[in-house]
Amino acid sequence: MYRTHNCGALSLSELNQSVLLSGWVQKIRNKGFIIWVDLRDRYGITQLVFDAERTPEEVFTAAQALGREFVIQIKGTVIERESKNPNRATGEIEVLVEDLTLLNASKTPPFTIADETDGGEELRMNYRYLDIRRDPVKEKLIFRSKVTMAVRNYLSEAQFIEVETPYLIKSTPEGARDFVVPSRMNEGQFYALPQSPQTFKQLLMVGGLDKYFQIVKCFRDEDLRADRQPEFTQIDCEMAFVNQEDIIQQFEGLTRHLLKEIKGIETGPFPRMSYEEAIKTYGNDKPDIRFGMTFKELNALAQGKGFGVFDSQELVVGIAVPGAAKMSRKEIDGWIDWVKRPQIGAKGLVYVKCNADGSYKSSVDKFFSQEILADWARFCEAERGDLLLILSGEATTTRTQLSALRMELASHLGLRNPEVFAPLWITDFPLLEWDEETQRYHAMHHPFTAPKPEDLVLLKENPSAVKANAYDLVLNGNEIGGGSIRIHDQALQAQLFDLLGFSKEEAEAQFGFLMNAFQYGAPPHGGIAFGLDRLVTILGGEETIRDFIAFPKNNAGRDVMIDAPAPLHPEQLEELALKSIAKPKP
RNA sequence: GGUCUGGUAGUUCAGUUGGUUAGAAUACAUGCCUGUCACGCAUGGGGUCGCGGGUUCGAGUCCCGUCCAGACCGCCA
Repeated sequence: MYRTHNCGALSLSELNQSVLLSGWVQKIRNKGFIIWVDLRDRYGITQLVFDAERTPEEVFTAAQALGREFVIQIKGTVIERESKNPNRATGEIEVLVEDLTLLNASKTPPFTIADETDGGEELRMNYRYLDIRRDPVKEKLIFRSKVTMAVRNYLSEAQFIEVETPYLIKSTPEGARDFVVPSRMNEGQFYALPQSPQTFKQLLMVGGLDKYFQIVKCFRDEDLRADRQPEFTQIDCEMAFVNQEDIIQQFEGLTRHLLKEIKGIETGPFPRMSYEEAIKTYGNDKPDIRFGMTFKELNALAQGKGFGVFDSQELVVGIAVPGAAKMSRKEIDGWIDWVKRPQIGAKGLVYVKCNADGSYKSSVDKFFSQEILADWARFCEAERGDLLLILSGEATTTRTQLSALRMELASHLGLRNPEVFAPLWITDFPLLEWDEETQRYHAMHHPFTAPKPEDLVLLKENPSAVKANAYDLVLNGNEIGGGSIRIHDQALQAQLFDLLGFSKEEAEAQFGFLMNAFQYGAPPHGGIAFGLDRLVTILGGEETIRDFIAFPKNNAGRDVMIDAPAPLHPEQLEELALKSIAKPKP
């Protein structure tokens, strides 16, 4: 037996009991006559005492040789402390050690195992197993476990069946780049890892399972971001005999359950907004509605007044930044530079200070009277003390730029409170998107998304105008879930593949199995998938999903700890019929 | 593919206009210390200034290239 208690368990109620404890040496305070050792495990820290007078001599000597992160087991007696530590759960007691077993020594760790560690990101990723010993990291993994458990409980209660779908599947041309796996038994052929279990969950509906979910790894071979990993986890769900409203209700229920269970927050019905409205009022399809600064289109009020920059542009759009009129010229210049950076790419930024005395000071005073500036302010719902910021240009680009500015300003002004949760549904997405580069339509969601029935007539003449039965769940400016009602009719699915530029043969080769299945009584169905890593990160009030992944990849998609990816041995390459790419390693 | 920021002791960082032997804190080692809990005190060891090239009498510092890390744009149905 290694332990009778864990390191967070003991208190005065165990006084004078003989106990066994095991754990890691967190800290040694050696006063010569007495040695204190903080013993740590997952549950807490307990102070051990080695006393020259009360501890057997050989045990005391052994204690002098301990070091940080040694793994030890001790036998001792719970005693009351002479001086107590109110900052620690076990701070009223300590354990007087009678016997010490060294279970494993440790090299001196390269960074301190403490909440506020001295280790940098890179170092901690190299030694992630040590990083996980730190409370903040450990707590985030426990938090994630709580969230997934709450998801399973809720969906299981709602009669969903968890089914595992295969990881070795077939590469498809649509969507993200696939990770591929060579097949040894089928020379020259490759599996692909799923970007999502999309077609399989639809086939489960054809199979009559009715309600399916899976907490499942998905893989996309694209560049990484703070909120994007090449392998990530989805809460993948599908239901049969449902319309869009049924799905929204079901999964709004799940989200409400999570907010209640995890954060103790009660929420009413989630607001809904059309894709078009989101684009026009927030400049993107995942608006953060915890704060205002909504877009106001100023074309009518600002054009034809002799300011050439505005007159020639498709869109003039502004936001009112609360309380920002007090910004100095230097600060405003800073924001102008910010939007002019290549990543944003704006040509300039017009500002109007709404002064406390009711006057206006702008960068375009030469062109616009106080009355016109007042009209703008009124239209933008700017109060005295607010700052109007206005961009102009091609509509889509300008909205994207202003959206980036709005988010950056909000972060800067502290308006993105991580303890406030503002979910909303975005609906009525366009079914298709015209891609200039490839000169063809792309599915905005995916090629299995059902058009709105009333728009079916438009599918031939004006595909861009067709709306989809698709919906996203947005939380605090992040898309945390997205889904759609699927096509369950073989002929309609064939029509969509045709629109997307698949030949009959390609469609058959890629998705013949699905089209076949649809001919055997496919029920109406639809579903949704949540990005679990992102969801957990937002619920946890953090920014980077890496914090909530036990062993994340770095910026370049590498696991720096195990040093993957790595070259294969020539023999392996040969076995996989990949010999031609085998190169000697320098 | 691109933009930006960074790389100096085990670690986190400082290092002025290019100028003597590259510093601090912490960690580590040794010694001291009769109640510590960020223990304290003393002493000590520890550096390919990411790498390569260039400019210069002289480079941690300036220039070019390159590698690594991070954030972002493109990309992510």
